[in-house]
Amino acid sequence: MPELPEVETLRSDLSREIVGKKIKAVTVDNGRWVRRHKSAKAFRDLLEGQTIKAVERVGKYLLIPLDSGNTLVLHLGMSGQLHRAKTPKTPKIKHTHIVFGFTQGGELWFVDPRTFGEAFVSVPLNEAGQAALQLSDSVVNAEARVLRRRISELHELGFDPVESMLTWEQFGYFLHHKPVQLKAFLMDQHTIAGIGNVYSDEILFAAGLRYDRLSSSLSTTEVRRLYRALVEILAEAIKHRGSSLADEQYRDLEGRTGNFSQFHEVYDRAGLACRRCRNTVQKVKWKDRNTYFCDHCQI
DNA sequence: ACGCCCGCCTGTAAGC
DNA sequence: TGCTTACAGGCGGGCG
Repeated sequence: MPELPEVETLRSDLSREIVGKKIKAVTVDNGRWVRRHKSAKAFRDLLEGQTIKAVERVGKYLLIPLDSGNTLVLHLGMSGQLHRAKTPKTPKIKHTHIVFGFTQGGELWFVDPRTFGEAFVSVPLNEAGQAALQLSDSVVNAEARVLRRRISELHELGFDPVESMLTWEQFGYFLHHKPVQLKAFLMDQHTIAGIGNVYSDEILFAAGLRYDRLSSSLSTTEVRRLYRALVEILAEAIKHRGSSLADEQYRDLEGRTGNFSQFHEVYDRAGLACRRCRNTVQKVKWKDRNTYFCDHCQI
């Protein structure tokens, strides 16, 4: 559920909070959260004593570069949360799986009830390893390529639409080179990284396009409208600190909810009047996923 | 080789 | 009222 805007909100808050801090101790309650490592100890050993240099983001992933040249990577899955605790005495909330303690004081908790989140430390590949990675897509911009090299585990991730600027011609190329339904196009992390079920519906409403329109069928005007809607919706959502849905799973570092849900035009508004045309907002199952749209405004 | 869909999980809420 | 069942979601991997 945390999609790009929610992860970006966490990134900017975290950046203020932990850059320059040194990791003193890490506790992991269960190997599941660090499943890419041989053991929880292997994960801990790569972190303890390290100083945090920055907090970055690509798509729904948080990247935390360390002194060692390695990068701590966090993914929140669908119910993952990060919490800031002032002292180790703060009572742990349920489903706290990883605790990062800092030399300067304070803790960062990784909390995740539905367990789809994970953490791992990425170690840069040597020359041979990089050569073995196939970085064939010539259209992918320079920034995306640098990331793919630095975090080899994420080499299949597409470009980040907030961090990277794309011309609408490049965007049009992605849309046209393979015909897929627009919602699948937006949610496919291999092309554009960071958009999930909520924002794909909101972007498509803003663009006036149906979820099942084929990407290859878009006119030049529609390509521009979709790209513009994508950039604008994500920017608006970041401005309002993301969306917390009905279950309020998404919380920021201090436990506060996001404010963007009140601006949703279609997501979770089935049966209500479209704010633009007053027709009823529809809800359908699409590839086992809830999809909301306005039959009248989206073509 | 590629695309679709299941399974991983738990909290919440609808339904009998 | 209380128990059961369905559902929400991202993503990796398995199957067709």
